[in-house]
Amino acid sequence: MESGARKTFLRLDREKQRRILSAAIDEFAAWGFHRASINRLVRAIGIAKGSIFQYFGSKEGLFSYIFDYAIETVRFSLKKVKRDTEHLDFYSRVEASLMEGISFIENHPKLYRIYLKMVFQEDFPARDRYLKKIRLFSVDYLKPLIETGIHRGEIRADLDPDIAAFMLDAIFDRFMQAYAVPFFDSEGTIHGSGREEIKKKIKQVIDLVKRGFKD
Amino acid sequence: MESGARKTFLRLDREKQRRILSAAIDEFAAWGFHRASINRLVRAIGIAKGSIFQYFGSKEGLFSYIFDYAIETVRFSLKKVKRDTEHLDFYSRVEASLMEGISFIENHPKLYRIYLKMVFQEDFPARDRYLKKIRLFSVDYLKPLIETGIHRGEIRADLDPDIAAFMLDAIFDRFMQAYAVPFFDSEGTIHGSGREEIKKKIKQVIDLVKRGFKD
Amino acid sequence: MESGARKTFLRLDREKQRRILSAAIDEFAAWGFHRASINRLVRAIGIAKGSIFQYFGSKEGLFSYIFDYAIETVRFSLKKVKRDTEHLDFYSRVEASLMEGISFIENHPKLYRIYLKMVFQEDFPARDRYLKKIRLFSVDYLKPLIETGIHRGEIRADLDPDIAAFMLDAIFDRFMQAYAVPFFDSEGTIHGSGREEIKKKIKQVIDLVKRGFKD
Amino acid sequence: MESGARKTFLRLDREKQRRILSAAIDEFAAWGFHRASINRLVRAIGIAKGSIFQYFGSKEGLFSYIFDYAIETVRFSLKKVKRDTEHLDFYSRVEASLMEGISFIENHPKLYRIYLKMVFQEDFPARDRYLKKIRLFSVDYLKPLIETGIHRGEIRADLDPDIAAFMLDAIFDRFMQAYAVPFFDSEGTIHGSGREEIKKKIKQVIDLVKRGFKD
DNA sequence: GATGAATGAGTTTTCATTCAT
DNA sequence: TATGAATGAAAACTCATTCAT
Repeated sequence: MESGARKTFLRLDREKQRRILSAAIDEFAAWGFHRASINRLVRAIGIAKGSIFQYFGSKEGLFSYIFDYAIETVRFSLKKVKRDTEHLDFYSRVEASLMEGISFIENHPKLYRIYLKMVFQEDFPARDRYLKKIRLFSVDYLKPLIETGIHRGEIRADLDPDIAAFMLDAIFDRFMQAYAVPFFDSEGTIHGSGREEIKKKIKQVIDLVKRGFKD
Repeated sequence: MESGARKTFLRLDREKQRRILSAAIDEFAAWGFHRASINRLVRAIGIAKGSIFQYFGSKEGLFSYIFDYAIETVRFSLKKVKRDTEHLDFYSRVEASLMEGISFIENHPKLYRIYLKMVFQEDFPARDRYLKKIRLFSVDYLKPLIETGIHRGEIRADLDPDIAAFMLDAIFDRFMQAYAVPFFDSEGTIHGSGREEIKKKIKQVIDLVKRGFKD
Repeated sequence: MESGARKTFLRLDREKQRRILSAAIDEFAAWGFHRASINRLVRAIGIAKGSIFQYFGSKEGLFSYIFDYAIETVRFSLKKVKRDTEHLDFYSRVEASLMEGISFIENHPKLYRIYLKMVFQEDFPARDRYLKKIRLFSVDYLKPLIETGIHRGEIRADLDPDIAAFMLDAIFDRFMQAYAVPFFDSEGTIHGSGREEIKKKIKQVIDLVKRGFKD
Repeated sequence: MESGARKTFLRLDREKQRRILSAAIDEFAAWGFHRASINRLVRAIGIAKGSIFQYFGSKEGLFSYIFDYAIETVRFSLKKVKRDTEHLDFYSRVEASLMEGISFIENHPKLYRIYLKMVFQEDFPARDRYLKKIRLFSVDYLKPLIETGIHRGEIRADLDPDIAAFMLDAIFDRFMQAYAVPFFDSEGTIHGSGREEIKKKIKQVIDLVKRGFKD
């Protein structure tokens, strides 16, 4: 009862659903969970306060719905990269994944903000449940990539896949944070240090990684 | 006066100052800035609510004072490591610095929590000012370390010190987060995955770094 | 139309009517009038919220219907006792009536709860109207009983029937309350102090009454 | 923390305390616990909403304070009657106690209303705790009275004191309810059937009791 | 005849800050 | 210098009723 959307919401016409979700994402991205205000939200959408509670049961129900939506979006875009780069070598695939991560932040800066706040606000309701949904990344995504690389002879065979995954995960995370965090302005939009610049930096770091990973 | 402590606070006897700071650190670490409650704080300390405002001017003034104190504590412990390891080679110094970072989290988990929340809660008052105080790390600390390494011939001369610093910074940050974040329990204490384990992981990652950095 | 059921309700098939009434009794018994929730009620029944308003016009209309039903049920069971005990002496008839009251609480605990809440919540809508329906008890039921008793010589002729009725009414009411009130648990069911015990007590009290009433 | 008054309230000047209590009694008497509104209350008193919570912690804390005050008032006035009537015979003492009960309702109609609502609203928070405070009546008050009566030879020795207490308690309660309940008008004041009338009725009923209790 | 989405005033409680004592 | 009473806007959530479909 507490999380996810109810039939009442799903029965609304597409456009209204979109308006509500968009405004809710804005609100959570701007304020985090606790300081987000349902009052402000419904004022922005132009509906009655009671409606939100009819749609989602509670503030947390609304958040939960948004969060699941964000996870699904990430998962989907990464799956696509994996599929589309199957013919490339390991290091190119890592580079492409990193670029996709950057693109995701550019296309969905607010969703990424919501994610970051979630990770670092430990008093979040049901935070553990949400975190578990995310932790699949290095396990489900990176490790298979690395193992394929070893199998193809692109990575030296004596490298521990777990350590490799840890290091790549660290670099991934940091690149995304470095790209996103210091550049949020008060409006929440990103005005980063430029796509070209970050691309160059990624190439250089991957080159370092290559030296470490190869025979 | 919005930030820092006033004379009225500095004139208190040491013990009372310490009690106030300790309770404030607890409160901010547990709740973050916005959800921290002055009511709860003064109840815990056992002083009048008005006193806090006389000592620090505002909630933000109190936070500012705490934060400066945290920065100073980090800076101090890292300076010590730098000094104590001057005779070692670059890779050992990096390893020692990483271990020192881990130790800091163990000794001051609440300060690290405050730092993390600060970094990822963008609606923080005067957040930019605080962030600038922190970004000195890779510049002031890591770059000189790397340049000395190059100069001593422990790092290949053609490696861009900025890229090297970025990568090390990423690994530093991630190690600390990996050590701290998933292990905060509801009480805010850390029960990490064991010092020995993390030490082994650090060694393995530094080995990877070495391969990338050396000739 | 503020009270009573509309044709739309009476046209429903018996089983559906029964399901609605039963759920409504549960709701009012558990929460009283004001705190009873139509939302909760329709969820429990599994019909649309609008239907209740089509059937009964308003929350009060529904309550009114339930209350009339309760009164009718009591009246019916007491009439039966009166008829069935016509051949017994006055004191046995009083005892039988008391036992019937106890039985009523056992068989219809929720209706009795609704009655009690009604009597002691003065801000009830149309409360006066409902109370008048109830006050008939001592007048319509007890007084004829007493007068028959006097006429048959079972009660001394100089006893004022009104005073006698008042006292019996007090004892009736108190027995029922004593039986019901302290034993409502949080689920609303009754787990009284045992039928045998109460029966013994009734006999003893009637014995006291007899001493007062007889020559 | 949840119940009773805090220092902040007790430190207020007598007149303000009195104004607040009086308004709160009005509110609870008129609406019962759940429907009583803190909004309405503070508007009536003319203080800020926050103040009530500073004084009593919560709505229940306020109620609890009022309720304890009511109990204390009853206990005090009954103790006085017991003391003042020590030289009279049992039946006169019962009569005096009854009259005192009636007087209490006349002097504190709102407190009696609060009591009645409390008894018959089972979903009350901490209701059991409150009820226990009250149940002392027949045990602590009536039984000693009866035992003294037996000892003095005013009551036949073979009468079970518990049954006698039960019956008297029933009559007490009913007299008070009969006096109070049907005569609450919408303003909550009592316009009963007249002191003289009730006095006469009391005498008549006590006469009946006497016949039952004496040898 | 039945439905259930929309409403918005209502609820209790928390909070940082002010300021008279 | 220290106190702590007063404030009132803000929070999340509930509810009976209406009415277009």
